[in-house]
Order: sequence, then C-alpha cells, then structure tokens
Amino acid sequence: MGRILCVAEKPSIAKAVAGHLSGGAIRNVRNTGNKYIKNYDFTYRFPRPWGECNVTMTSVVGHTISWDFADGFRKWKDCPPSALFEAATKQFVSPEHKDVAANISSEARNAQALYIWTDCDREGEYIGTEVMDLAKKTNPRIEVKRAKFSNIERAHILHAAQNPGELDECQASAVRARIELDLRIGAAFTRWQTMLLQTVRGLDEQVVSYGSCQFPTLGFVVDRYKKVKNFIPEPFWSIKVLHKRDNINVNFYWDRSSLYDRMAVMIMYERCLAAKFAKVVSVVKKPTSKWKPLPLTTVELQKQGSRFLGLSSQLVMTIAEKLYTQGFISYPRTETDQFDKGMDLQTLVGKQTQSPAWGQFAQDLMAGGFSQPKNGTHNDKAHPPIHPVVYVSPDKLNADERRVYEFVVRRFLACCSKDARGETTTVKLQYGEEGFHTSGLVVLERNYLEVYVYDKWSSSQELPVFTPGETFQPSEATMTEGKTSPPGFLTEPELIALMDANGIGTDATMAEHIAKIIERKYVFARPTGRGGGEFSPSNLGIALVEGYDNIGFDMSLSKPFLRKEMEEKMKKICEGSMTRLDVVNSSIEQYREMFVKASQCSDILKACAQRYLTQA
DNA sequence: GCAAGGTC
Repeated sequence: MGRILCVAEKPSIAKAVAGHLSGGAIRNVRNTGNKYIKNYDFTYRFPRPWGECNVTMTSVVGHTISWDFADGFRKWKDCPPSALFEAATKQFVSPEHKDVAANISSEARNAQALYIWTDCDREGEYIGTEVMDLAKKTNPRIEVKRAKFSNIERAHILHAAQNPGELDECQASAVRARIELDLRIGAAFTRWQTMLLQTVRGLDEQVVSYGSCQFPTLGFVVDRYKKVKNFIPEPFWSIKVLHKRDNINVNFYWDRSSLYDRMAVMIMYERCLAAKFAKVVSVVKKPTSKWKPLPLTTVELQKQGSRFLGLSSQLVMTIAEKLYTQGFISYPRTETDQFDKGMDLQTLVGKQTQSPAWGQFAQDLMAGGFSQPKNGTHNDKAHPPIHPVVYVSPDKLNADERRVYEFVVRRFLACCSKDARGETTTVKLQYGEEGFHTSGLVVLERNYLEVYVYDKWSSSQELPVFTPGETFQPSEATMTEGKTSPPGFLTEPELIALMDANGIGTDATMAEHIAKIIERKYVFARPTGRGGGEFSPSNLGIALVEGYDNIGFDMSLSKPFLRKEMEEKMKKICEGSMTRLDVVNSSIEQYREMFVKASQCSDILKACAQRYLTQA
C-alpha cells in the first residue's frame, strides 16, 4: 500500500481534515517535537494512481522559513543602509520551528506523494512551497499535489481530496516578492532614519522604524490630529419649533437644517412668527426595519470589541485566539461574512440553549424563530465567519474572555434571528414659508435586538396624534445659533476601518501594526471611557510625517498609496502579467530613488525632528 | 536594534 503525507497550515485544519478523510477511524495519533502538532495516521482511498493508501496528516504552524540578510549585512554597522537594497539574503528554518521542519522532512521520507492542505489564499500558497521544499530535502522525487478547499465541511473536503490541483507558483511568487521588498525597504529605512535621528535629544536609544504598514497607520493618526488642530469653527443659525401636546414636548426640525447666513435666517424666522399658525401638511406612517448584523469577520470583531467591550484590538485578538485554541469559537481570522449554504447553523444555535443569559433566545430560534443569516460581500474562501462552536459556562472564563465569547455568541444568534420591525411616523409642518418635520418610532418586534444588546433602536421622539390639515400655534419658536465642531481624535474602530479600506495590513496583522506604532512611541492611546480609546500622535510621530512630507516625494511615505501599489503589483504576479523579478526590481529602484532623495535632504527631516522634540 | 506575514 502506498503512503501519502498531507500537510495543513495549522493543527486545527489537520485535525478536521484527518477526521473527515479517515471517516472517524484514525488508527494512531502521534506526538511530534512541537507541542501543538500531531501526526494522524489512517487509511484513505485517493484517486488514481494511488488508490488505498496509508496516510499521515500533519501540519505546520504558519510560516516555517525565515528570511534575513546574509553574513556581512546583518549587523547595523556591517554596511551602509543603502546596501540593503541589493544585499544578499538567505532563507533558513527559523529556530523556533526546527521541530516543525524536522517532522515534515522525516514524514516525507517514505511517502509517494505530498498533499498540500494549506489555506487557499496567497500566503497559504507560499507556505505550501515551504512545505514542499522541506519534504524534498529528504525525498526529492516526492510528487506534490494541492488540495483546494474553501471550508471544512465533510463533503467539500472529500471532494478536495479526490480532485487535487497544483500549487500556484504565481501566488507563491507574489508572496516571495512581498517578503523581499518588506525586508529590504523596511530595514534600509529603519537603520538609516534611526541612525540619523540618534543625535536628536531624547532619541538616543530608540529604534525609529519604517514599515510599509506602520507608516501609513501613523499617517492616519497624524492626518486626523491635524484636522482637529486646524479646525476653524463656523457659526450657523437655525430655527427650532417646539410644540407641547398631551404633555409631550415635540421638537420639529427645520427642513433646511441650518444656514451660515444669520440675516437670511433672521428674515425667515420673522416670517414664521408673522404667520402665527403652523399647518400639518402630512402625517405618514411607514413600516421600517432595523437590519440584523452580518456574520462576524475579524475586522468587525476588532472594531466592535473596541467600541462595545472597551478592549484594544490586540487584546480582543489575543482573547479570540485563546477561545479558538480551546475549541470554544471558530477560527478568528477570517474575512468571510457569509455562511456557507450547507452549514448546519441550527445545531450550533441548539448548543446555546443551556445558557442562563441567552438560552431562552436560542430556544425560541429553535422553535421557529430561526432565519438564515444575511450574506455580506466578502469571502476569503478559507474560513467561515466567526461563530461559537460549543456552549461555555461563564465560570470557565475570565472577565474579558467572557465578554468576547458573549459577543461572538450574541452576534451569531443575532445573525440567525430576524430583523427588528417597527413603524415610523413622520409629521411635516408648514410654518410661514418654511417647512419643518419630526418623526417618531414604534418598535413592533424587537427580534434580534433581544439578544444583540449592543444595538439600540428606540424613538428619539414620542409623538402625540397630529391630523393632516390641522393648524396650531406652536408653543415655542426660536432662532438658535450653533458652531460647527471639530472631529474627534481617531478612535481605534475608525483606525481599523481606515486600514481595512486602504489595504493596510491584513485582518490578522492590523492590531499588531497599531500596537507597533504605540511601542515605537509614534502615537499615544488615550482611554476615552467609551471603550477602545483614541489616538493622537507624539511629537516624534508628527515630526516623521512632516519631515518626509517637507522633503517631498511623488508618493508620500505616510500615505497608503505605496502599499496599494505593491498590492497591485502582487496581483499582477498572480495574473501572470508581471514576474517576481519585474516587481522586485522596479520597486527596489523606486525606493532606492526615494532613499537617495531622503539622504540628500536628511537635514530637513532632522531639523523637523529637532523642532518638535526639543520644544517643551 | 530593522519589515510584514503566517500561527501558537
């Protein structure tokens, strides 16, 4: 009987796939040198030419191979930073992954074929090539196949095993290009600017790093800070009508909202007063609904975690990973906001019926309240939306874990529920020449709101009865003056939304980039009391952004365009319209020019840092 | 002493 080695990107996928392929009959579970990784032995009938085979299913834990500069370039004093644009690099098994690599190499030794089961995304394709290289070390002639799967439902996994494809070299090349560019550009600029700014007071010991993701992240914070600081309030005027009926004060809002011209508002206001009576033009009742949320993605978890739970995005992710490794929730790094049609959601709902807090709601869903979740527009083809896997009683979790778990569960139950339904009543008034309106809301069916306690939906205004055509003398009409107010500092959910929209980082790394610019002392996080906190740049952070902007580049280092361009080039490698070398060479040339310009204008950057860092 | 990307 032949032997086939299967390798997934992470232990959880190895376990799930082994379970499906073996039909539950795993012969042997072997420990490996790595405490997270198990080798699962079983038999499975693969398609021709292999047929019935002894199978070992195992995994890596993400990347196994590291990249660094070769000897003679690694230490900071080894070479001028500009040499890093073309310095020799080397790849090697990272020390903490020696046991992972050894397991692959030894398991591959007497296998006919290697099936790659890494995630079906770009990084997964590259990790697949790492696995292939490790296997070929001990078995150069091993045949390599790629299983293509987008979820871990049983039928889908069996189909993937029966219909293997090939590793996509283009996607792997794109990642290889990114790795090289991030390393060269990041290290060159980091060493250069750190050493340049070392002499500026207060920076002696500090690493002043540059990275294609951390700088745009910093840029977002500085941008907002400047908007706040440079904001000039503008006065505006408005007309407010208040009418008391049935002991309810009803505010009517001006259809024009407000105007910046005081005299004009004054004239309109006086015409209203002169008319004395207001007339009800229309009373319209309309059914309305508040939509239940979409299935939960990583970005959304981080944003809402910050907004509702008051936890930083990084802490939310750390907790979510822990909940995942304990088997409480599904994989927490996903872009997918649609549940696969075939997924058995009702069973997952059923597991939550034992909760004292939301069990009754889950039971009501089981008893007919269930409604298929809405589909969002994202699908990473690798992981389902984040959802609870089992019920966990609160005493098994600490306070923060409990809140994150609760959020995941409530969100999931909300997705499986129905939209909230209500009715709005809109009253329109004519008063003098001017139109006014108000509206009230009656919630008829709370539905998902019962369990999703984070959403509020209530009437801002309770309405007494108004009849079309009636006239009345308003209790009060006033001309009000206001001032436009500045935006707030950037909050964590806003920053994550900006990074997401501009392609800065991935769902798995955005929180790290934010933590990084705090660690580097480019920005400070201030607690707001409303959770999450808000960011403002340090003097160093402002100096870096301004310093480079003063030098003046075609594309700002602190804006997302450069990163976007790299992303575009990676796509071109994937489509085959550019090669890895095309991309690496052109990008290196681009950054080398910027580096030369920065070196020539280093006084500008230094002066800027001096100005900001030596002031009180 | 550098990056960003996986995963734990």
